[in-house]
Amino acid sequence: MATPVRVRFAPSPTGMLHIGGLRTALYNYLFAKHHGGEFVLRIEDTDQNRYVEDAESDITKSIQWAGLDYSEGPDRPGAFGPYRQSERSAIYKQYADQLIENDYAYFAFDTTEEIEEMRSRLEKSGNPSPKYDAITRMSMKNSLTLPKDEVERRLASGDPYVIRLKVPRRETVRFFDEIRGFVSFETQGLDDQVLMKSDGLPTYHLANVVDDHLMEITHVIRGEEWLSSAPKHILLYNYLGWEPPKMAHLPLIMSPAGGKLSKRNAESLGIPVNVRDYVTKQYEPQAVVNFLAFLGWNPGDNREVMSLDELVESFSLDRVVKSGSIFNFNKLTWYNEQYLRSRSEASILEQVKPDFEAAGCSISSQEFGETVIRLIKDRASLITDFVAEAGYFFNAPESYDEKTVAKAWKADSTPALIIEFAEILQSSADFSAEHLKHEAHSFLEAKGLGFGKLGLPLRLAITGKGAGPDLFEVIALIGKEETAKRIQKALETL
RNA sequence: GCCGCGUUCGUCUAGGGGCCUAGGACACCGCCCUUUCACGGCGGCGACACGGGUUCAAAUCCCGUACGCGGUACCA
Repeated sequence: MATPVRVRFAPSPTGMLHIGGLRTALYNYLFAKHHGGEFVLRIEDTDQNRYVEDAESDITKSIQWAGLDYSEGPDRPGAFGPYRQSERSAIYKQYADQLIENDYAYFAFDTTEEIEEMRSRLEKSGNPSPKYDAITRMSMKNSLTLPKDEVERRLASGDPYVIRLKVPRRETVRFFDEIRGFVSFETQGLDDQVLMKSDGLPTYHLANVVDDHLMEITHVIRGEEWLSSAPKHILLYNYLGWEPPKMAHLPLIMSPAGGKLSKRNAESLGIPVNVRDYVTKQYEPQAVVNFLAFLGWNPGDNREVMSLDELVESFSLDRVVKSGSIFNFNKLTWYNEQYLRSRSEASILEQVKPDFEAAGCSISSQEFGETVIRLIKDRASLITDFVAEAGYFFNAPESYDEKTVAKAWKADSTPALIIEFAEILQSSADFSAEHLKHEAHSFLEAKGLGFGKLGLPLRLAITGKGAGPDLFEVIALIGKEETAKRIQKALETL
């Protein structure tokens, strides 16, 4: 039997979850579920300085909002916990020591200033990218250059130190990326990565390798920004005597302005970068998921709208594209409309009720409410559009759209026409939309007038607007009495 | 600078030597439906970055150039 697939989403709690992070989580989830495996959440909080208090709960809430259930995580204990790196410190130390023992890593005592000094010295002498590496390490203060007894003395006296990876001078590191194929790096270009920081915590590089191994992660699916450090991780797996997991580096999501989708780069274009914003704006989670899935992947046929289950069913890494994709906000909107339209009136009504009440639109009956939803549905992009548009179903218009007034309300002819039709409405025993529509047509036919002569000003009187759902549906819904009142009001105002 | 990755309509993408006069979706435009605005239907506009090869044949393979993105921290 093949090894069960285990993947992880390993965000750092340095802020609200980024929309690109959600896509990474999604691809991990889809891959895991497709293979009947486990999706694990691991919090990579090894950087004390960048730690943000509410970030972790935002991350868990956001991925749950999207419907991506993880079976193990900080709030869902499993066999491989703890799932916060800050709670695993002791583990990393052990492996760092093992590396040192085997001469794959060493202690370094250089201060930040000393490293800076080395860099600027080398830069001056013509080295464009000075690194702490196989060459420079020999002129720095570390356990490779200092006498053994001094190293021991410094360690014993509590001198601050870091542990660095001893990257070989010239070696080729080659690995297979599930999305890009073979990728190779020369170790010359790598620096002696810090593995343990002076605060005693590991860096991402050590921690993710140790945890992925210990947590039996089979596939590392992460953003392309990690591709460059992947060779260091491969080296680490080798030095620790472990088999590296399969790797897949996802193309990045970019801003229409170019560059990565950062707050600065995208929000001025109206594209929120935090998942939280989409939650707040009440996007349909499924729409966001569907959109994100298609940003860098497609099923290979012409399907566009797919449920999470369908995505799971169709997902595979070999259909993930290699190039970065620009966030197409219009398409997200379109997806949201698709999902909105597929929802029942009752479910939308339930969600939107509190906002209606808050806006002074009290829903007299379930039927009334659902009809309002039905009439607005095809015109809504976001669920918040319902409240924004529904005012006239509940209250007489406070004002009348000026353009439409200028265009359709002719002082010499309109009022008389409206008054005449209003009488027909009032005497109509059948107040259904269908019947009213019929009445209007025969009324106009008798007069030899086009519908616009009556329809537009009447709409204006009833809704205050120049466009909207079927006028007779609106009139039938608000009722005979209210219709009469609004016509009267319009006649007095306009 | 160096290292790595990438490059098909404005955008998301299909395409893995002949099926491509390059397909779909969003956006845009037009027509139809229609009392308006939408929805929906139909149609249009619109792309293989450039230059060399390889081949009977290249969007598809190879090389180079350009451009874009990422990395180059005691950040992830």
